[in-house]
Amino acid sequence: MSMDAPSAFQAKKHLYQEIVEKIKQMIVSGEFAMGDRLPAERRLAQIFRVSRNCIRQAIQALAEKHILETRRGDGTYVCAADESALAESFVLAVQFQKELLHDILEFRLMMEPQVARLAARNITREGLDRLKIILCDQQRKVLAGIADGESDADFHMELARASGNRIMLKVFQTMNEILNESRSETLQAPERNRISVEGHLKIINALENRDPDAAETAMKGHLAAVENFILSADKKCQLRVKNVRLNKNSL
Amino acid sequence: MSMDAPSAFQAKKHLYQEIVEKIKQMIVSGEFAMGDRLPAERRLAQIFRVSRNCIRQAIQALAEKHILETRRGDGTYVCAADESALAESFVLAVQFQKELLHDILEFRLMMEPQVARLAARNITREGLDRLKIILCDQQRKVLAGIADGESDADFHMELARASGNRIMLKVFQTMNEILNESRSETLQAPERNRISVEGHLKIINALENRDPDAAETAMKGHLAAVENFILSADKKCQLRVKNVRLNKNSL
DNA sequence: TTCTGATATTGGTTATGCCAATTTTGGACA
DNA sequence: TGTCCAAAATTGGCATAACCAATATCAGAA
Repeated sequence: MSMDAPSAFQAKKHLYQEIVEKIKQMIVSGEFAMGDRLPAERRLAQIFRVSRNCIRQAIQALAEKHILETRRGDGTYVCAADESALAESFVLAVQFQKELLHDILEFRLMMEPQVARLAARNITREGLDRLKIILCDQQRKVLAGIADGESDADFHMELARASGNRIMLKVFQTMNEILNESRSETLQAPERNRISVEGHLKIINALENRDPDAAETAMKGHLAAVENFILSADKKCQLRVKNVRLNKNSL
Repeated sequence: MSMDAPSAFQAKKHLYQEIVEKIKQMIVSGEFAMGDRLPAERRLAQIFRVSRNCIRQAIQALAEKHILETRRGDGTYVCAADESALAESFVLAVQFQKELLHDILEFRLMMEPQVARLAARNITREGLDRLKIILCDQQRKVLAGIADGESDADFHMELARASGNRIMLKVFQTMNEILNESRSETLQAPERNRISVEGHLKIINALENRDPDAAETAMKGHLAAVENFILSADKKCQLRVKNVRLNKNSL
């Protein structure tokens, strides 16, 4: 029942973030449905045994993500008509993660080859150097048997920066935030890093030659390899989590 | 310039949002440089003549956007090494808006044709109906001479929803948030709405026939028309600073 | 010089009070 | 009986003050 255990990630630095999680939980569990009015702040403070200030911090955070909406003199409501924002919180549900994984792979397959093209045109000497540094770092982790997706995320983020398109950077940033919440283990196998290094190397070569076509092709190949690995790895561990079935609410 | 006058937008409902704007302003003006430590919360409260609570709300909001970073027992710092987040605040600077406009057009040209393809495959009856409603609404505004980009944004947002890819929805949402801050007048000419309606109509037809190729083509044409209009309108307004993009990759 | 520990500073949290917007209530009035 | 309006209750927004915990700073000891 204790839904903590951040599993090797940030250890809930702020108290209000715990409240954020609890409220999210109550939304996905159906306790608070879309359009519902939450208990008053003073009441929530009693319920969660924290100060009203803390509750307000949590509400503000959720309000800026368009998950909650406050109406002065009235109350706090769960935002309706915005499933996109809620998807972020639904990420807690297991079956949602798998669908989300599909969406992410699909999205990246649409985006990144073109990002690679752009980067081949616009990347600077310094940008290329930063990519190489990241790649070396990843290579080192492979040899050490460390399994985190951080280097991989860094690489693609840096590539977005190299594209010279600010929107692209922002997009990859939000995608990473979603990923950080769902963080499937299948993304963190050591094998994954090895595959990544190969793909990243080809991409860097293409960028160094300033060859958009080669960059696009290399990225497509890389993504295909990653998808292939993830899907196969997913099948292997599918049995392990099969019995875990959260309550699929209506909505 | 008076930075208030929300002119048909949200009227600064919260005090802390004003503080957010002021702090942003002080960052873009260089008063607080990247990596700098801000004055202590108690000090800021004195400076801005508001409560410390209010300052903390503003800081929290900026921290969640990765613009500020708080270190307990130390201070609050302007995030370095994340120009993407800062781009959102730099949006205040005029020349930045233009470059951002280029980025947005480029980004949409990369994304939306493929979104249209996806939507042609996945759109539901209800989704199609919602698109039609939005289009009618836009048509009505054209006839009434109302000039807001809202219907246009709604259409593309709904299309992202129709694609069935959650990431896409989230992405368009964040893009809209950036747009809402920069909101160039060139985006709100009545003419713009008229052009949009034509393009949207073709897209809907393609979706109704479930023809991915036609949808992609229609979207490309639509975006080209919009870009054309915006760029020409921009030239008319003032001489365009052509391709003098800042060195965005300097970091 | 280097280490250590007391002290000051800073963000984090709690508690309380009041204000302003909104809803609800209940009585006055037709 | 039904309608309207003003007082009361409820709710979120903001201010203030006090204390906690983490960090930095610096004086004094080794």
